[in-house]
Amino acid sequence: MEAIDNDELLSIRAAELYYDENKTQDEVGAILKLTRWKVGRLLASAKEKGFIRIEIVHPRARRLTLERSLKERFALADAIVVPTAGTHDADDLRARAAQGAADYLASLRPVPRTLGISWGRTLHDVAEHLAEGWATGVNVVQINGGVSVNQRAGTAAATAFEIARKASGQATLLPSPAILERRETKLSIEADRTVAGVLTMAANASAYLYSAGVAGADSALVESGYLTGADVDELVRRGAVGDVVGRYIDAAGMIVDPSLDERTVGMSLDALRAATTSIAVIAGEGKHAVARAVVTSGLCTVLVTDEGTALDLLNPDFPA
Amino acid sequence: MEAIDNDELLSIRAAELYYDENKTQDEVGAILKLTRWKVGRLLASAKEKGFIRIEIVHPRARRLTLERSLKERFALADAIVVPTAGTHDADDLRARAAQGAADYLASLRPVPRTLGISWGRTLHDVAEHLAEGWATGVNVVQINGGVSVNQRAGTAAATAFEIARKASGQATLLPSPAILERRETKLSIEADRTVAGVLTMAANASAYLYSAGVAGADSALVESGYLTGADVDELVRRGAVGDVVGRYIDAAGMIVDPSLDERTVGMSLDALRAATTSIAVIAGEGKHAVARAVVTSGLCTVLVTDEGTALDLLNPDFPA
DNA sequence: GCCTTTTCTGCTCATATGAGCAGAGTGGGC
DNA sequence: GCCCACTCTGCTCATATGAGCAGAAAAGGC
Repeated sequence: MEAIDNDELLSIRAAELYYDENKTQDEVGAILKLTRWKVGRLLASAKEKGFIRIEIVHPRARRLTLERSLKERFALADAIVVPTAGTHDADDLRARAAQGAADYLASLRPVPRTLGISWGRTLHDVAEHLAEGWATGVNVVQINGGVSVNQRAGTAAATAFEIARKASGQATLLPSPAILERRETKLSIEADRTVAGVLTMAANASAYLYSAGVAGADSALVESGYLTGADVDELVRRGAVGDVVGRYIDAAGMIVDPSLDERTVGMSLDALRAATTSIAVIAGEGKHAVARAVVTSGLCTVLVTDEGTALDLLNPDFPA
Repeated sequence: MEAIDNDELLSIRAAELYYDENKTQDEVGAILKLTRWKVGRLLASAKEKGFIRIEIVHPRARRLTLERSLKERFALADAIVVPTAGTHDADDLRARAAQGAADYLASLRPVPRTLGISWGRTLHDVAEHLAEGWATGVNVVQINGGVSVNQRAGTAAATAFEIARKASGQATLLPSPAILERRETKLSIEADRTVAGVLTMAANASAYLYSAGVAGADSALVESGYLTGADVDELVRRGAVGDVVGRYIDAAGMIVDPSLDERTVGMSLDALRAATTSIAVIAGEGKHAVARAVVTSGLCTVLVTDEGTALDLLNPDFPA
C-alpha cells in the first residue's frame, strides 16, 4: 500500500508539527526521531513539492508571483494582481482592482504632471479609492468623449474632478459626445478650439489611466445611448471583444469597425500605444477576453487586474 | 478612505515580500523603509490577525488544531482530523479518514493484543489502507453480528481477515446474524458455546475500532435485509440519527428502540463506553449528526474524522 | 499645561535556521 | 565481486530571527 514514499509522509508530519504546532525543527526532530537537519531538509522538500502553501489573505494583498509572470510574458512595465479570495462577485473584484490601481497611482514615480483618464464604473471606483492627497498638483484630463444623454453624464465628470481634487490639481473635461452620428460632425467638433485644446493636452499627458468594457448590451456606450444593442451585436459578430476609450477592438487589438471609429472622439489607440505610461484597470470574469486583447496588442504598459484574469492571461493554451 | 490602519497595510506588503518573494526581513525593511525589527513585528501582527495562512495540502495531512480542540471539548483521549481540501465526495472523505485510522492504529501503543471491530464500508476501507505488517500478532474479533443474506456477507469477514493477516494475527468472526426476529432466538444464539466464546473474547479486547452508519434507507442493515426502509423511517421518526455496531441511537446516544436492541447480537453500547480504547471512524457530510451523538455520549475515546465533521462538532451552536 | 501611564522604537543577545562540505551508504555496470 | 557514480547523512559555520529591555513618544487624567 505504501512505504514507497515514506519521506513524503514524514515531511508532512514534520510540516504539521513545525507550522501548525509551531515547534522548532529540533523539537520536531525529537518527536519524529530525526536529526534537526533531516527535518530542515524534509521541510524544504515539502515546500518544493508545493505541500506547504502560504497564503496572504487580505483584500489589499497582491499576488506578486503572478505579477512577475505577467510582466515577463507580456513585456509590461508593471503588473498589479489583487487576490480573488474566492469571490466571483464582479463588483467586489472591480473594487479590489480599483483599490490596487489607486495604490499604484499614488506610488507612481515620477508623479505625473498630467494624467489622462477615461470614464466608467471602474474609473469611478478608482477615484473613490484614492486617498485624499494621494499626490499634489496632478492635473487630470479626459481622453475620450463623455456621456451626456442621461444621469451618468455627471459620473464621468465627477470621476475626473475627484481624482484631481484629491491631488489638489485641475480637472479638464472633454466637452464632446463619445460617438457622433456623422464623420463630418466629428471632424468639425475636433477642430473646435476648445475641444482641440483638450485633445492636445490629452495627447501630451505624462500618464494614462483607463479601463475597458465588455462588448455586450450592458456596455456603458449602449446605456448612454451612443449605440444600440443591435449595433453591439453586429460588432460582436465582426469579432469585437470589448471597448477601450470608446473604441471597439477585436481579440488582436484591432479596430473592428473603422467607420465607427472615425466617428469616435478622443485619443486614438495608436496614440495610447505610444504612451510611456498607460495603466489599464481590467478586472472581473467577464473581462478576460478584453484584457487579453489589451495586453497582447500593447495597449498598456501597466496592467491592474484580479487573480482570475491574471491566471487566464497566463493560461498556456494561448501562446504569447 | 484610509490612513486609519496604515500599519495593517504595511504588514501585508511586508508579508508579500517576505513570504511570496522570500526576501529577508532586513531586505523587506530596506524596501519599505523600516527597521528589520519593525518588519518582524509587522509580520508577527499579520500572523496574529490571521492574514497569513499556512496550509499543508496533502491528503494525508492532519488538522492538528482541530484535533486539539476536539480532544478538549469532548474529553477524548485522541482525535485525528484529516483535511477536506475542498472535496465533498463522501467516498473520498471516507477513504481519507480510513487512511488516518489505519495510520493511527499502526502507531497505537501499547499494541493491542486483541482488536474488536465492527464491519461496513468504512471498516473495509481501513483494512485496505493498513500497511502490510502494521503490527505483529494482533488478533481481530468481530464485535457485532455480521451480514449473511447477500454478497456483502464476504465483506465483513474479509475485513476482519485482512486486518488480522496484515498484522500476522488470527481473525475470529461472530457467526450470527446482526438482528434476529425474536428476542428468544437472540438469547439462545448468544447462549451457544461458539457465539458466547466470541462475545467473551470481544468483551475482553484491548481496543475497539468501529464506524457508524446514518439512519437512512441506504443503511447497511437495510441493504443486508435485517431491516426494511419502513423500519428505519420509524426509527428516524423516534429520533434515531444513526447506528453504531448495529444499534440505533438518538442524538443523546440513547438506544432508540429497546425491543429492537434486545434482538441485536453483539457488544452492548455500555460495554463499548466502558472500554479504555475505542476508536470511532466517522467521516462525511451525512454523518455529522451521528458523529455528534457518538462523541457527546462517550461512545469512543478516539475519534477519526474529516475536517468538515470536526468543524461541525465544534460549532458553538451546540453547547457541549 | 503637567504629570502619569501606556505604547512604541531600536537596540543587545541568545537561539533557530540554512548553506556548504566531507564521509558513509547505495545501486548499477561489467 | 569490485569499482565508480550518485545520493544521503550529520556536521561546522554564517546568517536570520525572536525575546527581552531601556529609552522615546504618545495618550490620557486632572
